[in-house]
Amino acid sequence: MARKKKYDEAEVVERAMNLFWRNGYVNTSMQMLEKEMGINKFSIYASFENKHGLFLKCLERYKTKVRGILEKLKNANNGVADIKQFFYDSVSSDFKDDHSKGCFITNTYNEFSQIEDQVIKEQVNSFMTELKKLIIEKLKMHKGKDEETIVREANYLLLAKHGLAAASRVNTEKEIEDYIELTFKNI
Amino acid sequence: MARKKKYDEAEVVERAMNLFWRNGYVNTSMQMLEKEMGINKFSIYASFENKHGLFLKCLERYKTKVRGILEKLKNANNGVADIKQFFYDSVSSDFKDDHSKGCFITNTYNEFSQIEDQVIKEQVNSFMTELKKLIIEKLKMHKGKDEETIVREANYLLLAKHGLAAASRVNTEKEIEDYIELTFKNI
DNA sequence: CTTAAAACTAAACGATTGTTTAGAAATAAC
DNA sequence: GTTATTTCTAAACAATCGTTTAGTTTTAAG
Repeated sequence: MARKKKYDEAEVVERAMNLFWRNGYVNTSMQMLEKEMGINKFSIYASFENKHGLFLKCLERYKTKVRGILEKLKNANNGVADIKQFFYDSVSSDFKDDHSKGCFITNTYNEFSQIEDQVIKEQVNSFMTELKKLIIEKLKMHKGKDEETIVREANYLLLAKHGLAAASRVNTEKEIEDYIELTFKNI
Repeated sequence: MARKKKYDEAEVVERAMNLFWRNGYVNTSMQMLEKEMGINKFSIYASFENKHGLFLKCLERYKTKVRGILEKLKNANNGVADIKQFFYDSVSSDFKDDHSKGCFITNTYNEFSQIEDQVIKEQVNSFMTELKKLIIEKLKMHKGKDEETIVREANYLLLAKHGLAAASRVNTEKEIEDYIELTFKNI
């Protein structure tokens, strides 16, 4: 009874994600999105309600993109070594298609840290919480560690991951790897 | 021969700095600045040329604000222990007057990392470079370390400082201190 | 072929951005 | 007190922001 869309939603989300990933939320305008996605403003609003809705779809897309790495960590059984491997996987994933965009989740976390936006914060936090849970789980595989040590080390690793992601926007892959090595020397 | 200003420039810069510090550059509008600084837009433009000029003045103000901590590090003579103390000083400085604003320089560094703005980048980088120089200098006080180790450790500490500053916007002071302790465990 | 629903184009929307201007008020030198 | 110079207030500026709307084109069912 009606016309068909001449664009693929998943495809235009992928393009939008790369733009948001590089520039952040406020520094990406609808005009830029129109151009990059290759569709009209109207179509964007028809498919994603508004800029905010589109951004959420992009965050989700990124999360499924890195889902594999998280699953790998989940299924691993070598404790700290697995966490270290997860750090390496994250870095090489973010360095893959394009340099210096960092981690989309960390970028978003930074940009929205002073802004009231419960929906986006939930999206970001759910990822962080899951990662923290997994890290604690892996740390518990080492029998010698008491509860307090584990919590402190998990906290340390999460902050390290944060610094790592921020740094990957400006530092070289080699520098990042040095950083990971030294980070895990302390664990 | 003319009228006198009824505001003190240093005073209104201080107010503007706190606003930029909390919200970042793009999320601070001239309207907000007018209100917070307590003077008219015209006066802002007369004193600081434009928003960008005002922001630079605020960055400079922050740098003189943390100058003391940096000088303390410069004049110290206990190597790694001094760097650690610098980390503690930075945290307690940023936690002092108001919580969860983080480090203004790091915030700016993050916000402008994908934006072409040579002037601001120079301001930020000059601070980073000086810090790196000092860290290397302190690390060299320990005779056993070869050049390569020193460079890697300095790089590690700078990234750690970065993560630390970002984290101080959301984590508690206690968590931050745990992080510092673990960071320096093996240096 | 007609008709109704959805997707397109393109222009316009009001709000807000940073910046400028016109004119009144204040001040110090003469 | 007059005059020249600067600071103030308040309004307006053009540009851009995210969003909406009017009108046309396409499509598939009746």
